[in-house]
Amino acid sequence: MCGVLRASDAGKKAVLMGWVNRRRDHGNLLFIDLRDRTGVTQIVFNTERDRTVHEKAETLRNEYVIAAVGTVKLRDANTINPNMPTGEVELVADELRVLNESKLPPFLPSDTALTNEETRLKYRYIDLRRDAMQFNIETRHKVAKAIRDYLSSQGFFEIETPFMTRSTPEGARDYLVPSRVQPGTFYALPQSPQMFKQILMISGFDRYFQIVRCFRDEDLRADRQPEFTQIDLEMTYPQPESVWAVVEGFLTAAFAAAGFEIETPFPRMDYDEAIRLYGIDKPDLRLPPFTDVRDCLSSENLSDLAINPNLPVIAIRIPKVGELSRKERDDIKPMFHSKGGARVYEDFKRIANRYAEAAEKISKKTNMAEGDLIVLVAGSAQASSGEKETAFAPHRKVTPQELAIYTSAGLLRLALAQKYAEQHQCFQKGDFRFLWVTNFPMFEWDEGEKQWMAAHHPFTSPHEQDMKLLEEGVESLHDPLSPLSAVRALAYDVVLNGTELGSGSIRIHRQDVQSRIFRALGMTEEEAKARFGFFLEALEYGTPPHGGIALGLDRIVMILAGAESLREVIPFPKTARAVDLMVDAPTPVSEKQLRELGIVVRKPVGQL
RNA sequence: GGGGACGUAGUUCAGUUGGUUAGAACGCUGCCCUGUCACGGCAGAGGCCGCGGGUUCGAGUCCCGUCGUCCCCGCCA
Repeated sequence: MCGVLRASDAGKKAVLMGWVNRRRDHGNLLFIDLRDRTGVTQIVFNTERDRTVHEKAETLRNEYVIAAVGTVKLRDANTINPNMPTGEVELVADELRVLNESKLPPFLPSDTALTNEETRLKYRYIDLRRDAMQFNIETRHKVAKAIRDYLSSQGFFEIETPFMTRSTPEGARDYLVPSRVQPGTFYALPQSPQMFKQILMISGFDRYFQIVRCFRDEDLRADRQPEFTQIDLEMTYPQPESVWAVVEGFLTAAFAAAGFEIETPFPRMDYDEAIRLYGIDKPDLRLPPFTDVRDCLSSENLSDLAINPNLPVIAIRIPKVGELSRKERDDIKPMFHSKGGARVYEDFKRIANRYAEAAEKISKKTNMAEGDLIVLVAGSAQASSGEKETAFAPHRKVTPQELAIYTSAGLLRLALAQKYAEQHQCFQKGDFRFLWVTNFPMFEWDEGEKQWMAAHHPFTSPHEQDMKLLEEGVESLHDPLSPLSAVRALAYDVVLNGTELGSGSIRIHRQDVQSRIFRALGMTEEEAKARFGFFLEALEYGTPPHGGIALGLDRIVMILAGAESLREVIPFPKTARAVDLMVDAPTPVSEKQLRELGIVVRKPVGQL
């Protein structure tokens, strides 16, 4: 193939097939760079050698598909190209066959400037010919294979579960598939094979995995596609630690397959600690954590700055940003999205001028060095009255008011980190900071619904020690002070450089506990039966303790490939409006198809 | 659902305060060239300035709407 010939092949006959990557015409001497998946080799056509073949070669254009037969020749010392692996040799052509011509493509795979994404996606087959895309897709293959091999070696079976399954309208929206045989009914594409894999544990398969497509009908992001691939696994009789060991094992194999060595075991951090130190449940450990500098400010300072003294005062430190201009400092403000009365103090210099003593303490406590950027985030004194926050959720370590401050600061920290990535140099390729985030809360307060909701999913087992709180809380679903707030889940996330790679838990294996959770979530027994009856029934037939996890394959490959978007590692992705620009999907369907399915499409309002 | 950025030649971009015939590079076409490798030289073709409306003597430029792509918030059990 085009990338394999070396000096040791000199003198051999060879046939190369591929695409014309570049043509350099010197009159009687013509060079063609021929490209395939493996690389590029230079082919030489010379009138001295064969006039007719050279003549034919002159008709070649970019992206023509050709076969060239010739002799591998060692290049003269002065014509060696050290920039390419095949640069010591070239193929001297004796024969040329044009296997196919090509229209002039809208862009060339060999172009140095990257074409806009719309055009790339429309002509994805051309885009995928580019080196970078070939590399990404190859990495994806290698990673998936390494994971399959590793899990197989650990006694896991890869077992398929249905794509056409039952809608369980909770959490993300389902993609629906209408049934023709049973008009008016719908299958749903799985958001995850969650219940199937648990039933496989009940079925005696002990260790299951699947590299499986999942579907969620929600708005897209750079790291979120409506269909995505998960490394899904489940095992019986696990401690969280045994699941983590499996994950660390296959990630080590996967990263090795991509040429990176990683350290295990990964560090672990409580959810509460993650919030307090990073303001987010998926901390990026490559940058310094927050410092609470409340005690560095005197009570006069606090009231002077209109800061709520009962809430943390967060110092965000971004290293090595250097002196900021007035304009750059002003630009920080719009990057701040305030939650729950949080305020930003972006001008640390001004604080230093006015409160020298406090600033001294702050820079000491944050380990501030020359050129580091310090931004403060604190609660606004006016915004909260103070009584509510002390009364709220006595069990919880982090109150909602504190959470608002931490979260606002966490978002700002990330925005600043991204903006000043050039300066702080903390985002270097190959720096992988993994983390297990553990002890998530079992329930989250939904302000809209005024009730507690499952934070992970309703099959997650609560902590053994928190069962009592759960029992006490069952009847106080709508009370923000419910003991439910303090129930911890046996759930864990694996995080890499601020990206959530995967999420898992030890599951509930007892039917009575499962029913109690459904009840705690406000589901009546009938509702639970109607939705999950088959599952509750299965739980009653000797269900072993079990647990597992699912990791996003796309995200892993994205990070390994150093890509900014999932679209770079998915061969045929969707745009932000969930459209496939190449095949132009989705589309309306014919009246006949709809009739067969018993479906009437209502025109959107204002479009008749 | 909300906020922001962008849309000019096949591609990447420039286009001044609203003022003559909208430019460059790469790519493309033709000719020349025997050691290039992002080859080089000469000549040439190529534009609904996303689309629709408005302001104006005059709009790529200002205003309104609309479509598309990207990013973020909400959402993602």
